[in-house]
Amino acid sequence: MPWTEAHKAETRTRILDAAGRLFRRDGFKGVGIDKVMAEAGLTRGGFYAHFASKEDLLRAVVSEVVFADLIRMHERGGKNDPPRWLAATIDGYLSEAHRDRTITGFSDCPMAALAAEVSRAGPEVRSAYTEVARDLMGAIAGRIEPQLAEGAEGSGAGDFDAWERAIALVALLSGGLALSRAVNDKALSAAVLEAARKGAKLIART
Amino acid sequence: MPWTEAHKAETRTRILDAAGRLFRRDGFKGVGIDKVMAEAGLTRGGFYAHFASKEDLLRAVVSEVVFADLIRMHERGGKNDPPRWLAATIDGYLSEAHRDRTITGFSDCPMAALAAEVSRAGPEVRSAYTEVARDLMGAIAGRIEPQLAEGAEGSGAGDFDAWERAIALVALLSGGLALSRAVNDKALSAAVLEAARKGAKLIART
DNA sequence: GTTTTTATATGATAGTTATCATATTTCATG
DNA sequence: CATGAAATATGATAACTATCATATAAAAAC
Repeated sequence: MPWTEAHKAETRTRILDAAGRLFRRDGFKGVGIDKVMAEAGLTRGGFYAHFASKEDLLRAVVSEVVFADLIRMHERGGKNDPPRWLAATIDGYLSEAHRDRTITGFSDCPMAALAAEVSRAGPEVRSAYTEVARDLMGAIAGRIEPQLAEGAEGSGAGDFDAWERAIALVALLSGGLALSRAVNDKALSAAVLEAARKGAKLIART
Repeated sequence: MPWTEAHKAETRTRILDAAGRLFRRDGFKGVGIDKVMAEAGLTRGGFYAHFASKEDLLRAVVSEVVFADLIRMHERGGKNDPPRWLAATIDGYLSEAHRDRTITGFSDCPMAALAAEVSRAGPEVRSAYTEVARDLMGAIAGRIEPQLAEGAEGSGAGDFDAWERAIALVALLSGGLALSRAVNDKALSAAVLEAARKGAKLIART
């Protein structure tokens, strides 16, 4: 058993991180394996010792890199103060820093950057994405629940429970971020972020 | 002046339509010019007589195909009954038929399918996208305005005017559609559409 | 019917891609 | 220190890409 197992795992992680960065910035089809490996400080030779194919790499990125981000987000801040956590998450996610990827500690979310490409990928990738999406929705739903119990008025829009609100929030956050990135006008882009924040807070009842 | 000008215009439109279909389904980087021309019933030879480059084709698709869709959507139904129009648009956009692209008369929206790739494109493409997005937002804002004037209560989320609501709606609609397509679980995908519809109606005050 | 203009087709080029075969390096184990 | 298994590097291949040069064909104008 030459090479320590820890070394291989560390290399794998380095490839994964590099791929995560590049896939989000340039798209899955916009980056080649050579570039991913170069970004990881390696050459293409070793790639297939870690992943079965390029698509398998995407699956792993969605599954592991994104999952790690979610954990971080989940643990950051107020388990005891859900409304604060919700507002901070909304404001952080829909911030100009996140849009411009100049953010630290709050890694760029692939929910927005990779959704379209995931929808064209094979079942393994889509299943990985589905699982991550479900976890994210669950984390948010758990913070909305107490919020919802408080103001017990009928909203008029039919019943709209915590889980549904969480799902709508994920859609609005990712859609707002993607839209703010696609638009070419600084003022409109800022308006998109602001409007999405307001909409998100309305849905989250914050 | 050989060949009638109408013929060239008609060919251009055929290429544009083919590209619109393929770009939305397989992504900009997922389709080659040969395939686009074949879909239009031509070969690659004539392409550069119509467009300066592949990216120029994307710009035209965003600008013209999408714009035509918006016009159709704008004209469909109640200028005199905004709430009905809003609800119908939300329900149609976030329907399973639209998600599965089995829809007729309500062409598949590139807002969702191409946002990420547009954000990586050059300024011409992004400007075209920005213009279309602004038109779409304006069309929606115009239908929210009267809706808003009616129920004049303070919402608690600060002022949230018609334009801001329209922007948030576009973000939620496109994000919800993209998310429902990426997810691999039939039940969750349906739940995404349903939750996004509820959220959209909350924002639209319908 | 000839000419001329231009849309389209065919063929070619240079670059890139994912993937694999083979060579080389690394380092735990004996 | 030698060995051997496994991680990484180098080199190659076949397919694909956008783009262009040249050839063909169509059809309007005279």
